[in-house]
Amino acid sequence: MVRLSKKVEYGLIAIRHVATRSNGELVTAKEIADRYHIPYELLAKVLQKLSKAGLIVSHQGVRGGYTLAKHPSEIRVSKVINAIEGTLPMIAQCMSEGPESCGVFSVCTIKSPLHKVQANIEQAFNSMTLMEIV
Amino acid sequence: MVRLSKKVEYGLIAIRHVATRSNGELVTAKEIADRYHIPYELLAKVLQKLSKAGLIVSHQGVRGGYTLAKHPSEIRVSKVINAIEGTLPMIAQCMSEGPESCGVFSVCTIKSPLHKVQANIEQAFNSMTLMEIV
DNA sequence: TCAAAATAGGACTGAAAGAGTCGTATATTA
DNA sequence: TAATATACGACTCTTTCAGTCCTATTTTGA
Repeated sequence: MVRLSKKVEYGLIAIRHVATRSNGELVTAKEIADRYHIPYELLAKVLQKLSKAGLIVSHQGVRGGYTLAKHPSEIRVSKVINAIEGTLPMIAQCMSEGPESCGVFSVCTIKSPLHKVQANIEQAFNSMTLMEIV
Repeated sequence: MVRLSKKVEYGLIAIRHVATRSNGELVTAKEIADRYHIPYELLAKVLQKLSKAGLIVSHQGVRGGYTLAKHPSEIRVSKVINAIEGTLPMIAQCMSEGPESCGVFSVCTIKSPLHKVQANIEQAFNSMTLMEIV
């Protein structure tokens, strides 16, 4: 519980790797998969999501690959996570899926403290950019 | 991903409830289960863990139940979580289960930023006591 | 022009974790 | 001694996660 998914880990490692080659050079999914011992197909999907989210740019075809779409300082970790998971990390179900999703919501007495922690975590992911990871 | 378990939610709600009756009055698992619509057996186990961890005191027998073991200001949320889960929330596997558990560890390039976030989360749970939840 | 190399993406499988249930034992009280 | 509580292991069911498979599409260069 309260663990980042492997996809997010792989995504962060991957986009960081792309960032290190930000001289315009293309990086392929295969290259990253080999280098970090990440299952290729899984990584490929993660990269596709990062691409669809506009964090990296994809180039199809024979000498294709990926490059960063923006400067590392403009890529927040929260955006990377959001791109991969479709949502930010939420420590309680009611936060991500709404009050109806939680059978306890109406009588729940710990909403406000949990929101505090939640804000704290979001802040951590939001304030961290690729810049400080590279 | 990055979600507290239902057990932890129930545990926090429950121990907070016990705290509100801290005039020495006993609170039963059944009472809490009814009041918050929590499955009784599940809640019972959670309370047992809190009891074993010394956060609440159990009284068996007919007019038994639970009371707080300490002053609310001395009960950190991190302790509650730890009692229930056996470990604090760790955002990466290598943190809770060691380097060998992660196939990527040796070449992982995001350890240090993740540790930063981890420290942040721990701080949040550590600095929050029952006092501010009641 | 066509084979090779790359991304795109849906469908599927297997394993692990999470949530909840069941059954039984033990302690305490009235 | 019956009723009411906690104690606790074993089990089931469901969902999520990680990973695989398969096929399509795009692009390059020989």
